[in-house]
Amino acid sequence: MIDVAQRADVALSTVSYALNGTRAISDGTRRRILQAMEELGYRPNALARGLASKRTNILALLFPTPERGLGVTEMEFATGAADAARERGYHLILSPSELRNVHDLEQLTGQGLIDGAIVMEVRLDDERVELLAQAGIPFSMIGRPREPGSISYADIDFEQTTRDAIAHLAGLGHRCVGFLNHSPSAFSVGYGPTVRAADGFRHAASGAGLVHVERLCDDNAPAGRAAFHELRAGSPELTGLVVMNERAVVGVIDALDEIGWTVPDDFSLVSIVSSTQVTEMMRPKLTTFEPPSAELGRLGVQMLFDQLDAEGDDPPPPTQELLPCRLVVGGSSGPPPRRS
Amino acid sequence: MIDVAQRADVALSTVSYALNGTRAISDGTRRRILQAMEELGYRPNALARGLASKRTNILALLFPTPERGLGVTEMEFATGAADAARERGYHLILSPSELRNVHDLEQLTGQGLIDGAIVMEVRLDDERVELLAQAGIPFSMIGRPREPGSISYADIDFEQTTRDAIAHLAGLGHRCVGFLNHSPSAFSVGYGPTVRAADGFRHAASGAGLVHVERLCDDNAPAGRAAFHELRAGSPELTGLVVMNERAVVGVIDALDEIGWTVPDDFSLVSIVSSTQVTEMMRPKLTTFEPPSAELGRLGVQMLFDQLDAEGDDPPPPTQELLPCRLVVGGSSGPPPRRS
DNA sequence: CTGTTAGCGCCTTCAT
DNA sequence: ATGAAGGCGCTAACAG
Repeated sequence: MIDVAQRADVALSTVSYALNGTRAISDGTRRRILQAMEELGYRPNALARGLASKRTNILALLFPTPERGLGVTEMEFATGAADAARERGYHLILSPSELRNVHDLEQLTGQGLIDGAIVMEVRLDDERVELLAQAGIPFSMIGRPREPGSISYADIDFEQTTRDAIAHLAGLGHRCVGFLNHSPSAFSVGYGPTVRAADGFRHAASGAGLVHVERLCDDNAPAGRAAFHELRAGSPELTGLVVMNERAVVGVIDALDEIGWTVPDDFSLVSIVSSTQVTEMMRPKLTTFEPPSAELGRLGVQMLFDQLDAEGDDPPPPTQELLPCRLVVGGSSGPPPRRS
Repeated sequence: MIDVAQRADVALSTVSYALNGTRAISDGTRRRILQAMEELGYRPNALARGLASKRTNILALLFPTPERGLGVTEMEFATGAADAARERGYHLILSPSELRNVHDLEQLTGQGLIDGAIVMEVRLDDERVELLAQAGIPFSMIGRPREPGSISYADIDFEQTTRDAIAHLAGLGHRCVGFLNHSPSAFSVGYGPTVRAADGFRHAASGAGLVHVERLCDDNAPAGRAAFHELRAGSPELTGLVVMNERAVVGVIDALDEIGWTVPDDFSLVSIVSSTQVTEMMRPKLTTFEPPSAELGRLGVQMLFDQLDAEGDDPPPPTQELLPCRLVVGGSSGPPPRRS
C-alpha cells in the first residue's frame, strides 16, 4: 500500500480513503491511485482491514446438519444465501454448528471473524438465537423461534401453505384428508416447520369442515409406508393425504401400490414444502407446494445487510416475512374416488 | 489479552505462547493462564492472529454453480469438507466462484483471507487450477484436470466404476448395453466425469466383448426419455443401460413405461455416480454405484492440511486418490429378457 | 522456561 | 482535499 502511495505520489492515507470511499478525493488523484494499484497488482489485505475497521465482510451461515444429511431443499437456502452475499462482496462461512455445541458457536462469534450470521433450521426454542442475541452480534433467521421478538426473519408461511393444500384437496371434492408430517423427534425438539404445519393443517382442515387425521413419520420410505397403512386402518374413508416429508412420501406411494390403488384415481397425494427437483422424480409427478428456498436464503442475508448498514444509527425496524409456497400441480391429485 | 497476562501474572507473550503451544510452558503457569482466560471470558481474535501469523485458519471451497442448481451429490462434498475442516478448527468459506470469473478468484486469493482452497467440479482444462498454482496458494482438488501434475486430488475412479457397471450387467447376461451420459455442454467444456466415464464405458464394454452404444443427454427427464427412444431405435437389441445422469434417468423410466417394458424384466437400468438418497426415490429403486461424496470432501481438505502442515519443509509428495463407487443393488437390474 | 519489543497491513482521528 | 501518526490484537524473533 505504501508503494501504491509513492507511485501515485500521495500519502498512504489517501490511498486508504480512495479504497473505501470514506471521504471525497479529487478525480485526478483517484485515477492516479487506481492506476498505481493496477500496475502494482495491489490487493488490500482483508485481515488488516478487518482488524482496523472492525468490519470483516464475512457472514456465517449456521446450519445444523440433520441426522441423515441435508435434503435438496435445505441446500437451496445455502446457495441462495451464498449468492446474495457474494453480490455484495461478502464471504459466507459454512458453519455446520450442531445445536448441541453452543460452545462452538461462542467460539465462532468470539473470534471477531464474522460481521453477522444467518441461522437456519430454527427451533421454537433455540439456544443459538438467544446466544447470538446476548452476544450482540447481528443476525437474521431463516425460520423463526416461538418468540421472534424484534429479530428479522424470513420463513415459510406454513399456515397459508397448509390452508392452500387443504383448499386444493377440498376444491377437488375431498372430505376426509390426512397429514403426514416430519419425524417425532423433529416434533419433540420443537422444529418450527413440523409444529407449525401441524397446527396449520389442523386449523385449515377444521375450518374447511373436513374430517382429518395426522401423523408424525420418520424420514424414510419404510416409515412412510407403515404410516400410510396405519392411517388408512384408522380412517378407511381417507381419500387424500398432505405430506411434508420428502423422504417418506415414496413409501406412501409404495403402500398405495400394495393395496392396488392408483394415484390420483383412488387416492390423492399433495406434497408440501418440497422442491420440484424432488417431486418430479416421483411417478406420478407429485402435486407440490414448492418452497421459495433460494429466495429465503437471499432474504436472510438481505435482512442481515439491513442491520449491518444501519449500525451506529438507531436500529431499523426488523423485517419479518412469511412467504407462501407455490403450487405446482402434478399428477398426484384429483377428485376423490366414489367408493361404495 | 493484556488483562489475562496481568491476572495470571505473566508477560503478554507468555499468554500467546500458551495459546498456540509454540513453545514449552511450565504446567503451573499454563494453568494460571487458562484460568485467567476463563474468568475473563477471553477469546483470541482471529483476525489479529491471522494478520500477525500469516495463518488465517480459513479454507475456501470453490464450487461453480451448475446451470440448474447443485444436486444432492455435490452438496455432500460440501458438508463432508465443512465437517473435516471444523474438526481441525478451520473455517470453510463457500465460494460460488463461477469459472468465468477468474477475476473473482484472484480477488479471493489476493485478499490474504484464506490459507488454501479446495476446488470442485474440475474440468480437464481448468483456469482456476492454473491460476491457483501460479498464485502459489495451496490447494487440492475434488476431481482432476487432464494433467494433475503434482497437485493433490481425490476423485472418483470412473474407469473402475464403469468397468464395475459393465461387469454387473455382463454378469447378468447382457450382451448389448448403452450408456447415457451427462449433457453435451458438460462434455464440450471438458467436465471431467463426463469425459472419463465415456472413455471408461467404451473401454470396459469393448473389453467385455459387449456391443455398446452411448449418448450424451441434457439433465432433465424429457431429454432422458427422448434419448432412450433414440438409443433403442438405433439399437433394438439393447437390453441394459448405464446412466450417469440423475435428472434424466426418470425420463428413461417414463420411456420404458411408454413402450410397456417392465424393469428389470424387460430392461435393466444401472445408475452410476448417483446418491442413494436419489435412487431410492425411484420405483423400482435403482441399482446404483454410489459415489463416496462425503469422503471425497473430507479427503480434499485432508490433503490440503497435509500441504499446510508441511509449509516451510520440503513439499510432501502429492496424494492422488481415486475412489471407486459402491454398488448398491436395487430392483432395476436383472438378467436380460429372452426376446424372440 | 519467561519477558521485551518490533511489526503484520490497514483505518481513522487530528492537523494542515 | 491531503498528510502524519497512533493504534487494532496478536505473533515471533530476540534476550535473558
